[in-house]
This record gives sequence, C-alpha cells and structure tokens, in this order.
Amino acid sequence: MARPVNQQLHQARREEILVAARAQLAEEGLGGFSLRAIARRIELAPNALYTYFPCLDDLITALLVDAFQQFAAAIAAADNAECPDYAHRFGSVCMAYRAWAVAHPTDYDLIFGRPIPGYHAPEAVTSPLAIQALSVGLGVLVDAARAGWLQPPPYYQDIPPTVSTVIAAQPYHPDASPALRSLMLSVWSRLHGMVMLEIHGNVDQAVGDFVGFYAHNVRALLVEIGLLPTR
Amino acid sequence: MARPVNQQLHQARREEILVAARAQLAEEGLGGFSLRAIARRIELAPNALYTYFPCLDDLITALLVDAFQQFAAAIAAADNAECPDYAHRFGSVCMAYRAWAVAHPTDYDLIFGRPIPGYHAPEAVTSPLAIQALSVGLGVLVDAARAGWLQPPPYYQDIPPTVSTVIAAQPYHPDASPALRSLMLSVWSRLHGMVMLEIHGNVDQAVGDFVGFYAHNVRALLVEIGLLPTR
DNA sequence: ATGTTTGCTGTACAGTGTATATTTATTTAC
DNA sequence: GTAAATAAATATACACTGTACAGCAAACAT
Repeated sequence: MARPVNQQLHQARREEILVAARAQLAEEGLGGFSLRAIARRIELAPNALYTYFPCLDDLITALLVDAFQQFAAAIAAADNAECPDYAHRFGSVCMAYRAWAVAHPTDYDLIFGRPIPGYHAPEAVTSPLAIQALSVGLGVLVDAARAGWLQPPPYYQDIPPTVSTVIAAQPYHPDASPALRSLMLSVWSRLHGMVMLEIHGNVDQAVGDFVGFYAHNVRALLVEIGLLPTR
Repeated sequence: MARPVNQQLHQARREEILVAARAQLAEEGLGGFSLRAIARRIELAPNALYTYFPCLDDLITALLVDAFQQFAAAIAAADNAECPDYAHRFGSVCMAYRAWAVAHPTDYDLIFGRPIPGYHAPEAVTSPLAIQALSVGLGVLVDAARAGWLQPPPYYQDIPPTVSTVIAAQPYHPDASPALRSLMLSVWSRLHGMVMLEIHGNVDQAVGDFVGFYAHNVRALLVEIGLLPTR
C-alpha cells in the first residue's frame, strides 16, 4: 500500500539516540540528562525522538536494559566454570560485581536504585535480568555444594518458612535449594550494601582503600558461608 | 537603623515550609516534589520561599538533616544501654535500623542515596550525622567487647593496613579499636544492602517476608561477629 | 515622622516533557 | 510515470519547572 518502516535504518537511528543518551549521561550525569539535550546532541528536533521512543521513560528503560545486560555479562565473564577452587571462583565473581558497579556508578544506580524522580523501571523487564545476573553466583554455589566444598553453618538453614516458601517458588535455577537461594540473596545484599555506600560517597572519608575493604569483607563472607576454612 | 528579622516568626514560617515540603514528599513522592508545589500547599507565592531558603537545594538539605536526625534518634531510642544481653541489644538496634528505613523509604534514600538528579548533600552536613547514627551501634560493640561478650573471628582482624590507617584516623569514638570500627562498617553495609534492596523493590517477588529475611540475616550476623554462639 | 529593611508579590526567562498539526520525503500500487 | 499513503522530521503550543529581578506594603529603629 505505502511506505513501510525501514527496520534497518530505524534500528540504526534508535541506536544513535541511545549512544547520544549514554554519552550525555557519562558527560553531564543525571543532572543534565534530558530528552532535549539528547536531541541537541544529534542535531534533531526534540520531538523526532518520539518516533523511536513513546516517551522519555521508555528511553530510560532502554538504557537500563542495556546497562543491565552489560552488568550481567561482566559478571558472567568473571566466572571461570573450569576453576576447581570454588572460593576463588566465587570471590572473582564478587570482585567483578564491585568492579563493574564502580566503573559505571550511574548505570548501577539506574539498575538498582531510583535515581530519577517519577521513574521506576517496570519489574517485568528488570526481573529476568536480575535473575540472569544472580544466577551466575548461584551457579557457583550450586557447583560448590555439589562438590562438597560448601558447608554453610547450621544457622543458615534456619530460614523462616515465610521466606523459604516464596524463595522455593521462584522459577529460576531449579537445581538450587531454597537454602542456597536464600544464601545467594544474603550475599547479594552484602555486596550491594558495600557498593552502594561506595558509589554514593557515604563512606568517602571513613574508608581509605575501597578495594581493600571490599576484598576484606568478601573474604569474611567466603569464610562465613563455608567456602573458606576459618583459618 | 531599621526593621530587624523577627527570629521567632521567621523560624515558624521556615518550619511551616518544611512541614509542607515533608507532606508533599509523603503524599506525592519525589516525582511531584517541587518548590512551586510546596508554595501552592501553603498558599504562598513561589518566590516567597526564597526568603527562607537561598535555593531549592538548601531546602532539600534542611529536609535531609531533619530526616537524618530522626533516623539517628530512632536508632538511639532502640538501644537499651542497661541491657546485659549484648546480642539482644545489638539486634534491637539493627532491627530499628530497618524499621525506620522501611517506614521512611524516601527519607532513607535522601540520606544515603542520590534520588534527586543534580543534588548531592554536602558532606560537611551529612558526615557528623552519619557518625552520630553509627556511634550507637559502635557503642554497643565497644561495651560488648569490654564485657568480653564479643569475640570476632580472627579473619576480622586481617584488615588491610590501607584501610585500618584511615579508620584509625577518624575523629569519633576514640575508645573503639580500628578492628571494631571496621566491623561496624561491615555490619552497616550489610544492613544497608538489605534495606536498599527492599525499599527499591529489587527483591519484591524473591522475598516474601522482609522482616523474616532481615531478622534471619541479623541473627547470622550476630553469630558471625561473635556476639552469639554458633549454636 | 523618616528612612530602611523584611516579607512578600508579580513578572519574566530559560529550561523541561509532550500533545498536536504540519511539512517533507520515500515507497508502493496502479 | 503518476498518485496515494505513510514514515520521519519539524514547528508550534501548553503546562510545568527553578530562579533572577523589580516593586510594594508593613514594621521597626532612629
């Protein structure tokens, strides 16, 4: 009948917009982030962007998804499935977690924080990505448990039934027991806490060496979940 | 020479503005937060607010300080210095930490997050407040250590010198050893991580019972830092 | 009573997201 | 080859935002 969308050109322009948005984010931060600023950067009328994104929130979501995928990829890349030393293997994943977050603080905040008033990422898009990222760590724990390397202390089995029931119902990584999944959530929250404090500058003058502090705590963590001997 | 400021009335109006701002924050969230919205709420011209706050950022800082003080007060109130059971005492403080954060998620984010693009709280104002809040927990640890209740495992002594040096130079709570202060920072990051995941909705469908999950992890924490026996 | 300053208002400007209408360009169908 | 259709971009407009600036009435010190 008439002119159809040129999918190739359409995707290229879309990507061009996202590249400009990422550049804007990197150079000006969230404070200078705006639809119009992105449009200026690629010398397009502000409303032209609406051809590719229904609204600004959808553009942000696209940026978030992109960041999230890179985050998950970075963690996955740090996992050496061949490594027989599970403590080392898990430790590497934990260190990669921080490394990416510190290298991309705005992205990390976009993924797990709420840095834009009024914007909240749709759970339908973040949930699968979070599962993907966490599955890497959980996979290591499962492997370690299978190999008999992982001996979580008994109190880690005392999970409230109200928690373990929901955890057991999760549709991912069916190999992992509720106890292991709960353990992974605990580990995640520990890494997340340290990373958030660091990237938000809450402990700037209290911690001189962030890598050192983080590594120290990861080591403690490895001991506590039973991947490393007490000494 | 001329008319002086009526300090009493001035402070009253200032407080009225802050009350309106807090109400706006509570009802509309950060998305609907604006100087003009606050002005509308108290039926004042937008520019009238500039008499009391040089700019919006200073108003936000005032809100932050207020929230931070309430947070610190809530934690201090949860600490029973008479309690001879240090595990129970420290556990109560930890639970109060989450309780306040969950009850005031926006405030918590304002204190420790970065929920407003372009705004960053001046460290000079947040730093003393953070020390005040953390000192409550650190005080319990110091008391417990003095009473011989606290036996952190040896690996908690293996703090990188680059970390312990800076920690030792901190101008607060001189009674506390660098090891204890580092331990408190670790504990803080664990609580912070869980709280942040919860209030940002990152584990909404993964954790059914947030109190249960949090309490479970606090118990693990108490065991791991040596306040509770392994079982 | 006078002069000065406070508290507040009104106007104005540059910025924002986006709804609507319009133009331009391109592709298909005939 | 031409005409219809539609994608892509633009232009205009509106309701917001923070805030700079000018002005104005009331209140106080002298």
